[in-house]
Amino acid sequence: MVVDQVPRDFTDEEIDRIFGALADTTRRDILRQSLLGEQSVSGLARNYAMSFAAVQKHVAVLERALLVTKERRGREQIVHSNPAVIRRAARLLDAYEDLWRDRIARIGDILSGPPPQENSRKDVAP
Amino acid sequence: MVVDQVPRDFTDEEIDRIFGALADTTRRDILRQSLLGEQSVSGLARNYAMSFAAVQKHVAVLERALLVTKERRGREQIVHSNPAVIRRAARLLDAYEDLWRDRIARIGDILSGPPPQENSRKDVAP
DNA sequence: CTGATCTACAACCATTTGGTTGTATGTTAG
DNA sequence: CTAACATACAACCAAATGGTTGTAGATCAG
Repeated sequence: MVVDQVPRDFTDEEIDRIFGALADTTRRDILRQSLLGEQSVSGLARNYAMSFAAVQKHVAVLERALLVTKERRGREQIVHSNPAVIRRAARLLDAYEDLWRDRIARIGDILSGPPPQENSRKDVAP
Repeated sequence: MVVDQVPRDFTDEEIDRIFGALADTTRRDILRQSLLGEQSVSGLARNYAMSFAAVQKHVAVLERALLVTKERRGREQIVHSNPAVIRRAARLLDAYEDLWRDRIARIGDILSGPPPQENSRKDVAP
């Protein structure tokens, strides 16, 4: 059962953890693997030239960032991706880009002169 | 003049640096500030409860991640944002999400039975 | 039951990170 | 010219990161 997939807005600390988790090539690859299909931690670990414990730690970082969840199945721990969080991170970056776009649009307005439909004079007779 | 805005594909190290730079609340705010309007490093620094040198370091991290550039103007160093890199990071996350979407679409295909237009038998007479 | 497998976690280590202070250098204002 | 300002950079420190090995507990196969 999937609970709490995209609940509230992220806190600054959560965004820190999300981008921090994405700032490592191995972790991005683990995320990619888990998006392509659920796998056990040991199954994932076999793909990388590092110890099982190291991969385990990387999965834990992704988990604290809410990018993946783990579900125990017998003696294995299955890693599920959480694409909703990835999507929200992408939208967050879009929002940053929009800030810039809006600024450029405003500059464009200034350069092309005040639009005639706007009346900002204070001394207009009623 | 703006050069090399969105040249080649990013290397893994560059993507590490981009997400790493975004993984800090102060740096995201500096980025936001510079998207809203160019500012000097010292102008930016006045917004934060830390030393000028600390802010200088944060700007340097954003710069190594290609998210901002600096341009010297007199005795000041003006920080320009590079929205193209932000945009490419967002598209990168979209691509991860697409991996998942494609997988889900394939699972849907399996559940609804093989589509009749696909012929995968090996023993078809010519 | 026994042995192999999967996971968890602790302890340790080297490097990086995020902050500080201090010093030096260039630039502008007056 | 001189003083104030903006920057650069080095040295230092504590904490986090990314890796290792080792130990121990569950669970499954035979």
